[in-house]
Amino acid sequence: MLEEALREISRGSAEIIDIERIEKLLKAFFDEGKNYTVKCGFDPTAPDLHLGHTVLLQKLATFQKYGAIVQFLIGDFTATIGDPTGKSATRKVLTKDDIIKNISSYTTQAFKILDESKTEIVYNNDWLEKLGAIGMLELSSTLTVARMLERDDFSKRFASQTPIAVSEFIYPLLQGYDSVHLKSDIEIGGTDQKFNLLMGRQLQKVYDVKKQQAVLMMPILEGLDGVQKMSKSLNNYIGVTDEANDMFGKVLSISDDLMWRFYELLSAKTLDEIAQLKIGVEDGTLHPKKVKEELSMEIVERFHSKDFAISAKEEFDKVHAKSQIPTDIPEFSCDGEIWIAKALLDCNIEPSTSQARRDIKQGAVKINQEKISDMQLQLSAGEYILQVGKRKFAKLKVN
RNA sequence: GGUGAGAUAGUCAAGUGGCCAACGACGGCAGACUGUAAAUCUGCUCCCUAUGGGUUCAGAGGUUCGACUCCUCUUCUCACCA
Repeated sequence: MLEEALREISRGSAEIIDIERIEKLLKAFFDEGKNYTVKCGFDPTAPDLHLGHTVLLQKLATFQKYGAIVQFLIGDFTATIGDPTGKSATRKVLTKDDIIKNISSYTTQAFKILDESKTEIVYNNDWLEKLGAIGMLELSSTLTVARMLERDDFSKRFASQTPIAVSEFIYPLLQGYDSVHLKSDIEIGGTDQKFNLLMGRQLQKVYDVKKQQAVLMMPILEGLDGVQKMSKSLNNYIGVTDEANDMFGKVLSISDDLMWRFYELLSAKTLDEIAQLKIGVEDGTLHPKKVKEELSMEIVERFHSKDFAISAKEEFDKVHAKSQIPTDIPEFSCDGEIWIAKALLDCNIEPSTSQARRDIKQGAVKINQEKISDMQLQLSAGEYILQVGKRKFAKLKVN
């Protein structure tokens, strides 16, 4: 039992520091039903979570299954400084209203995965604001510049003479101080957070918390392209609020290799079950597409519902496998005869008439499933299903 | 504060007076192929009812028959020095 718990907890992790501590905590839970705390910080800058963020949530949920109380830390104070991680530019400052709005959308999304009864939401502004200038000085005296420069990110930037703001030095300290205040037993985060996570250990020692948090780091999830990390700005993400059909299609579009990564980091299936699937695919008894469909269904079901998952799958088969027309397509109408290129533009499936002409020339445009090639085509009264490529559809009623 | 370099399409990045709607790369879109929206190959990638017209190369002026290219000012970025 303990062994299985440890296996599930370390599943997919990039690095664990002080696993002995985790083992002890688990043992205490299994033997005496003792709880412990797992801290995880979230930055309330963007309102929407994507699957990349849920890797951590998933891990927290696993911990909850084995007795953890999650400290869901909202970094409302630290958000105003900006974490230096991987960024050279200073980030824009958020207003209180923005933050409040972001947080509420955050937590509703997070509780689709986390057990609310085992989660404490805490805001670091509550204690960091009270720290004051003296407390801040005290805090910053615990660390030397040399030590700070050990951080990979800083040393690289220092060596290449990229500017480092002094406030950026403060960020890891504050994050570490959060762990002091919360007396966390374990903290989890992405691999890019290593330095900050270790700072928690260090400060807990300095401030005499009597225990040092164990640290578990999760790798950064790749985006749809399978190469770069999933992020909104790269537009390779699957948002947890994406529509069921979209979400299903996006998951299905990842490569077969990436699929296993998603299974490891996102699926609720056990490692044994996943190993079974892998064997099935390797010896040819299981079609990789089937396996991927299963993953897609699981993910859609988690963020929407089982019914949505089933209908998303049916819809996908209908449109892509049998190349039929989707059920829900936007409808438009217009008065009088209309030129085809203009019609495509009005129905929002082409950005300009120039683009529409190019696509007609290429044979990408279909009306009622029939390919057209006449650039000058006028649509007279009637109903038409317009289609560009495989994915863009519109229904147009010409009066 | 001083000095120097730079700002070109979604991004990176060529172009140093007409050959420029602007090389190339990435991204994006489409076609073929496929279990898939993956991989691969091919085409397209400012706008406009188009063998033509219009508006673009940080912004504002100027020189010129003609400017992304030269000059002046402005804004912003970056580097070096203090």
